[in-house]
Amino acid sequence: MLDRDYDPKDIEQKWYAIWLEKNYFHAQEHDDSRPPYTIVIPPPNVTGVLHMGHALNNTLQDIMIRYKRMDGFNALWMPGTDHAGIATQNVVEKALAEKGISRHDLGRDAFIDEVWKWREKHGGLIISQLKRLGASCDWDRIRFTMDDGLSNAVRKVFVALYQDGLIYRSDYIVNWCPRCHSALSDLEVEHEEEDGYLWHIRYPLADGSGEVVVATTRPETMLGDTAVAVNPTDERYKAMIGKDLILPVMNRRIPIIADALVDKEFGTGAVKVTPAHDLNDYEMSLRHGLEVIVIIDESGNMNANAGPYNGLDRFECRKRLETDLQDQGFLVDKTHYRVPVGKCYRCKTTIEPYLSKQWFVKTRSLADEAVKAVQEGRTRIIPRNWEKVYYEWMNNIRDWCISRQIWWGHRIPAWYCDECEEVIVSETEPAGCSKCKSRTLRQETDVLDTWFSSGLWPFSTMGWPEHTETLKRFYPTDVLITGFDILFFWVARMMMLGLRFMNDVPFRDVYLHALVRDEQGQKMSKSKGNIVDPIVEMDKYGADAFRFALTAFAAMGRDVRISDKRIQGYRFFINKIWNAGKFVLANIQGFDPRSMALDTAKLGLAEKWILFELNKAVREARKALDEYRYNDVADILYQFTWHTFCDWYIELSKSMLNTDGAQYTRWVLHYVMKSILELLHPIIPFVTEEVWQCLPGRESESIVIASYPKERPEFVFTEDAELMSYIIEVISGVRSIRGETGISPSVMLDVVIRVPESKLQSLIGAHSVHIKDLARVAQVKFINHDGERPKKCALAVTKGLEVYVPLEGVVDIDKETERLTKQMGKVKKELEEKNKKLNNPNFVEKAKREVVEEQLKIKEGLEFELQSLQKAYSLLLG
RNA sequence: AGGCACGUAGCUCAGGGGGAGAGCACCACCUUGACGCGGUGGGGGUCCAGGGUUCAAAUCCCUGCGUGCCUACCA
Repeated sequence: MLDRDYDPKDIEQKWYAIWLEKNYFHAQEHDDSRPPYTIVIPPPNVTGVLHMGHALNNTLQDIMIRYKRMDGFNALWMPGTDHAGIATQNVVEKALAEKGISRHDLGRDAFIDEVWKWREKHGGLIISQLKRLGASCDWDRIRFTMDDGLSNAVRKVFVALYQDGLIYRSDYIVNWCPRCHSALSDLEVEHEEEDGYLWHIRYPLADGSGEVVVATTRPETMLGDTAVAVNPTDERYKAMIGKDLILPVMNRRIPIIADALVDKEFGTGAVKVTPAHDLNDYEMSLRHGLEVIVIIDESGNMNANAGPYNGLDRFECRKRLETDLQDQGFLVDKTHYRVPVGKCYRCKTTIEPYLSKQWFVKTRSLADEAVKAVQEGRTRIIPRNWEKVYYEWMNNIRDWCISRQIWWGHRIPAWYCDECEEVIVSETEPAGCSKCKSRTLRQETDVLDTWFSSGLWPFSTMGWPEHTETLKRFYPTDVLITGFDILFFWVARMMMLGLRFMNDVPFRDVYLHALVRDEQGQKMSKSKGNIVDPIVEMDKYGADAFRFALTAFAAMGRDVRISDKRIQGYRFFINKIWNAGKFVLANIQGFDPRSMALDTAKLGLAEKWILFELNKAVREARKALDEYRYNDVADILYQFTWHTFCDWYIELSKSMLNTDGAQYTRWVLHYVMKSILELLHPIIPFVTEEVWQCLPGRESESIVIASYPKERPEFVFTEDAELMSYIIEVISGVRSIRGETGISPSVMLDVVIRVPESKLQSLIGAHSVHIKDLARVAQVKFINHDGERPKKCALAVTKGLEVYVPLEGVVDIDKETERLTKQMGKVKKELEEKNKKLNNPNFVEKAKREVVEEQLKIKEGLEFELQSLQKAYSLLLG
């Protein structure tokens, strides 16, 4: 029996433990009887703490997995975590720093040991939080990107790409974080605009014949200038091309070169060229054979090449240099300017473009395949508008810098020979140099970008490169559900690597959901202090209410604004389900649905109607689920459960339970309640299980493995549903009169219904018990079309019926006159609009016939309503 | 600089070429035996502005304003 109130906490814990114990989430490799359905989790960082984004993402995945599991699929949800190179290293470094230890004190191996220890202790947090949410992952298969198996896959892929010539090592200007001491990929740089300056600096010609003024936002880089570039067509500078300038302060001779990249319109039209610290300049230096002078070191300090500024921080150097330039008369101007600045996505330090040797993946050919796969529809991106974004990025893709100068991660499987400088790339440590046989080899110290290993996730987690049963059965996955913010980071890379190594797309569908923001639509961040903590919400309202809220918010392609108030609103919904369950259970005591053969002919009208409505809800909910319209699923089921089942059917059933047909009412109460629980289970797994377990006639031991409701052709009671809608309208009409004229609910009323045809009259008459019951009516009388309308009555008009409520002795008739006047005004206005439309020959001629007919019908309805209201009005006064 | 969304009831948002919707909030009434975390009834909107297409536009197109996000090597 169910308790008085629903208390989520214990029930959630209880059921999750049972589900695990019963192994319901486990997918079978060796099951040919059911089709597979696969999702791989976007692996959260091991350092992660569950945030709203995770909560949304995993709720949506859990909905799909639970739905498909119930619907007869061999459902696999592959879980795991990501080692998250820089993020994790930062966290562990910070923890060590509190003890006054730096990673350099420990050395590489000891530090990595520390990270593993950290993971051992704290890495399980996010997993336990996912369990709290109710995630039905196959936990036996949990993977970590640094596991032996996955690390092996990483090395295999690296070597294969290297042998294909798709991985190369090269000098390049990379995004360098002077704080993390590592290169970053283009995607790991966040671009912001800051208030800065544009400096104009005078560079005199070496022959004393004049000068060139250059404009720059980073004056300190001039110390490494090796040229000044102008546009070849620029008349102002044409004569100077090829001449030398004297670089101020450094007193070095640098040439004036011509390059089409220079924009004549910007600044002075002359650009200083610093090949070691700017990507464009570096590329220019390659075109023109310029010298490359590095002046900033990897910590962001000036080095010996910066002459007098050696050892200064880059920003300090800027200040000193400005003073010096001014003193020496080289500074022409300094104006305010909005400067685009790149920041490290982890620590927000300003990025330094930095010349260094890095490893790259040649992406062009891989990207082409990834584009083709989507164009051919082998993978669908949902919502569709992201396809364009995907193509755009893939078509403009640049090579992917995959080396990181940190310690935590997959160490690049390359060795350098000290003797002959040969580079050996191999899955296992080579015994000696393949060229000179030397034994003195040094392994590359760099590790791989985290996304390199997560790019393999859909197949590495299934045991690749082994040809496992899991891979055979579950790859490619059915859908990837993830936030659009990692479309490039992750989805794009999985596409490229999946196609290259599995010869097939990694997923059939990619569903990209929006970001979760706060109530004002702001991105949540610690600094803003607007973080909403999922755990706190679940403590307050329970996991189910929280999940339902997220689902209801997840409209396709729109940001999710979380609101505590609405989570609370759905908490009330959970309670409503609980109470509906209580009602049903109390009224079907001792009833066993299996002991009764259902004869649909014997069902009552209300029973047929609710089964008809249930069919509709099932159909619509399934369709919405199949199309990833989560908010629609939530809405459809909310509406059906609360406003159709609870508000109407349960109320209707109350009187039926005392009649001869009570067995049928019990059967229907049980059946619909059970269906509702099953329909809702993917969204709100806990309450639904708790209530479901109390119902008799379960055909499985848990709702987790019960079958998802299907539409039933024998429940298509179209005519009965139509008749029921008349009755519902009558009840609503009477209630409305009551409410608006202020008739107390305790006063029993009589009603007179004027019906256009006698057949309908007898049909409604046969079920007038519902009207009596729900509208609190003592007597229902009928009059036909010719009959005289009763006097001094309130009137409700609906669906061609006139519902009269005699008012004499019940209420002041002024209120009803007022109400009728208002109602007539409304109807008149609508009718005018309808007439205008229907009197327009263009409309009648050009609009579709169904539309015209429909409009005509509405018009007739309105006319009827108006007439009835007018008559009632006069009868009221007379 | 380009691109993509979005501007609908007080709030949060659905909808999307033919009678303006939901939840919350608001007002009135209700100790009806599942539920006051409830029930019934009700008020409330030039669907951002302007133009165009159409018989018909909140919905499609263009322009503007506003907001948010993404991408980018303009020093």
